[in-house]
Amino acid sequence: MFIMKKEDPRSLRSKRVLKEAVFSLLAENQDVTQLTVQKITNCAELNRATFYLHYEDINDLLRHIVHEIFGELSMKVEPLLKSPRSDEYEQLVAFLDCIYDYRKFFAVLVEHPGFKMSLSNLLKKTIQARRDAKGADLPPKLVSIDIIGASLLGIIIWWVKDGIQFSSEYVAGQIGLLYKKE
Amino acid sequence: MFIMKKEDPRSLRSKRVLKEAVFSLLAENQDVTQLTVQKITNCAELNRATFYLHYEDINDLLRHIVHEIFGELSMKVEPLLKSPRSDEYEQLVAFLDCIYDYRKFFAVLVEHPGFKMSLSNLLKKTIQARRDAKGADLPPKLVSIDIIGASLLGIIIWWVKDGIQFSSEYVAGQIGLLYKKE
DNA sequence: CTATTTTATCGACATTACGTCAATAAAACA
DNA sequence: TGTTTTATTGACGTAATGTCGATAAAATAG
Repeated sequence: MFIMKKEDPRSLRSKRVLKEAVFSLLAENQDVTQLTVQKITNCAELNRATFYLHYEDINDLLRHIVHEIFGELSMKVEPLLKSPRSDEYEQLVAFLDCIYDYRKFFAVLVEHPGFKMSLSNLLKKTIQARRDAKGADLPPKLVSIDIIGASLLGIIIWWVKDGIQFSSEYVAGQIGLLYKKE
Repeated sequence: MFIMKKEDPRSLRSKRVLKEAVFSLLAENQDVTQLTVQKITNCAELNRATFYLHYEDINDLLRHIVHEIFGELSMKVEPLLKSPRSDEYEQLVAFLDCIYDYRKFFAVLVEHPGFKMSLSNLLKKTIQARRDAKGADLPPKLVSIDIIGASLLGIIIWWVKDGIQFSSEYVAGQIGLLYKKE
């Protein structure tokens, strides 16, 4: 059994309102670099000193937010890979749909150190899982996971930042056109 | 005729040493965000107030640096496209070699707003020029320049940041494996 | 060479954000 | 109910910012 030391509800609430404040400010400002502890605690209606009871600095808070978002995202992505229908295009569209749900946060959080790594890791994990599922049905000359991951990362960052008017289907179609079949 | 108002040599020197100071500091710190006006002017052996005679703020200075680097880079890339030998692999290797020359600055400047746009523009211009050169010899279904540009941008950023141990030839080879032929 | 203009230097100022602290108040828990 | 934990408040020193005026030094024009 795991013993969960239940956290003080005030502590949980403070952390929650601080995160909500960041989301709220990012929705207004559209710029991570303009965040200050003062703005965040004002928006959260907490004292500035309270911030430091829960987070080291703004980057620490952003790290936690990014970590939670990718936790959710991973949970959504995982069942896609185990899905019986293995149509690559449909899998890709479903994957992109998950990202689309977070596009607003992604477009601003992408500037935060650690975000790209998290997304890159998720992408590489996903690609590897797909390769594992295909087993021996793979061509001999494989492109490095790093390269495919970096390429997809670039396309997704472009999508959420500058091309959000395009649908998941369009992007998936373009990726299909661009890459050789594995 | 263009009349070039010749700038005061002291002004030119100040701007030069400020830029050199940035390069010097980036080579040590490896982090754009840690730069301060004080550090830059200390390193340049200028007064802090002098900085503000030439640049609005640190981002303004970085913008000028990025602009100059991409000016040089464009000059190097252009003749590659007009080269008689049109082997795609060799063209790509030559292009990547140009980038490799700047890898240290790229790895840190990549975090600066405006850098990615400059690199993306160069990539897209280059891809378009290659398509123009091929003329009617292109397949009907073309991938959007934005998508290819974003993909290449992702790969190059990964390369200069995390994969600089790989050669231009390796990366060009991987890109050849990854993409369908145009 | 001299006079004028331009630039750099120096010290100072107000402002903002940071990170920390101690004393007190309020909430949660046992 | 009493103890522990957390939040509030106000304050402190630090660092970096952007600006200013007076002075010194360099460059340019006559």
